[in-house]
Amino acid sequence: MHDYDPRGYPPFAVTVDLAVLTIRAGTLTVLLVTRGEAPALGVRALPGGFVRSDEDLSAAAARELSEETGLSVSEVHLEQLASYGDPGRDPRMRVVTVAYLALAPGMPAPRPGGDAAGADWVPVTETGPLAFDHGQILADALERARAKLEYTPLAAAFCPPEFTIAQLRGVYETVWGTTLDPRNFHRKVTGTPGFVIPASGETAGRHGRPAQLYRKGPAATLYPPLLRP
Amino acid sequence: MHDYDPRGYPPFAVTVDLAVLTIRAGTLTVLLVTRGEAPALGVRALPGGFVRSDEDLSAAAARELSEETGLSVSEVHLEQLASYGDPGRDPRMRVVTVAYLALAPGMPAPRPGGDAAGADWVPVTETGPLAFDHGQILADALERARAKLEYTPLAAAFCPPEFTIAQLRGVYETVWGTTLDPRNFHRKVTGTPGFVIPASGETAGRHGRPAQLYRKGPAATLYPPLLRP
DNA sequence: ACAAAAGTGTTTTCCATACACCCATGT
DNA sequence: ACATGGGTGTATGGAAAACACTTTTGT
Repeated sequence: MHDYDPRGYPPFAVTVDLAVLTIRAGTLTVLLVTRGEAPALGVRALPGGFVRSDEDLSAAAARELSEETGLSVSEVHLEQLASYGDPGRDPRMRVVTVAYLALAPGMPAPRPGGDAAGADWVPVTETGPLAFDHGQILADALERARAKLEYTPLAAAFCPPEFTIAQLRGVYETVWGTTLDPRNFHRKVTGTPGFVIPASGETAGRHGRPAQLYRKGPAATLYPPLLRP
Repeated sequence: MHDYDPRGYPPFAVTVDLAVLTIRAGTLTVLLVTRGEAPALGVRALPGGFVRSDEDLSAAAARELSEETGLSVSEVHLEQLASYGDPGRDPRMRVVTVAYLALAPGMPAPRPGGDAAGADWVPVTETGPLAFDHGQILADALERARAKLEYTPLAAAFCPPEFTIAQLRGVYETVWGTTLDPRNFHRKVTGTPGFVIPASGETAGRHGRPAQLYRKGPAATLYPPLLRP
């Protein structure tokens, strides 16, 4: 039947789960919490929680993100990833979760902040088994992030508002686990109209020649795409 | 809070909605039902229905697809699109819907089949306003389908098991609303390993020279992609 | 014979790759 | 002076766009 019947529908719990990725010390890391109760007590899981009865899915994701990291959506790229609703994914009840992917700039504070005790940044290669189906959600999130770097300016979401081309290149190299030719990357990125725009500002040399600072440009896609080698 | 509390969570109804696309007489069409009850009585909507308490989301989508069209998942490409959960999207209650995109080959039978009365194939340019947020869902489905033609062998999902290169090109031209160079398209498609494989079979000429028949190949992606002109 | 559609060959142009080279700063 | 990293110029190869041309059928 295609019509909604207001009576007698099966009740579900709906949650949002967040795969929050950031780069810390040249490593791609994900925000994980350690569960304080059964099931999977002591096992790590993605942060998340129930959708409230009066809020949109994206609002719930933004609220959870703020609670867990103290970051607002203006500072973080947040997009819906996919939904997961296997009947057995939570042994206690029927839960459908809407997973979101969040990309945050590397933060100077070493702690994830927020009110969630036991939250921590973990390299994506060292998470170990996760609770529920969160391992699958994280795998999907990583693949989404890696794929979108190819044809969108998403890498800038991992950088502070002003960044150098080398920093941006470092994002690609960290997320993809490859190396890229600095010269060609520079030309590709600066040569695509609207991808990055030069910041009025200066440079920030540490060892070699100072580098020009850039901001994220208005372009929504990168065409032709930048390929994973 | 990130932990699930088995007690006191807000109850939701969870539905699946289907954007079933096919090509009929050179026109991209979508399967729509006419609502037989309030709200939006008499307004067209995407087919869909409640997820049962013991089935996975993808199973619910496959079941609804079968009920509405008589097609099985082995004949149709079915993938999750996105979830929509605005608190006001259904005026009666809180409903979160998981939308699926289905691509079906053009079917000889002019009726959509199945047990849903009032279901019909409608050109995507002539749907008029749809119930709830189904207009947005359809727009997202179209964009997804158009984008995935570029870098996946998805166009074959609109074709019967054996097809000619010209038929496949017609899919691209219909979905994108453009024209493509037949010669270059032919070389691109046949020159990409695993994209299409020649069918043992013959040809099926109607007016001009008979064409070679092909089947969908094992390749999952098309690289480099085929670009929308 | 002619039209119509399938399929091939050729040229041009663009872009990614690779890498030589110059620039600007810290030590 | 020299090391280190930022940025530019240039040659090469491969693929896409454009289009002339041959092949094979129906009328």
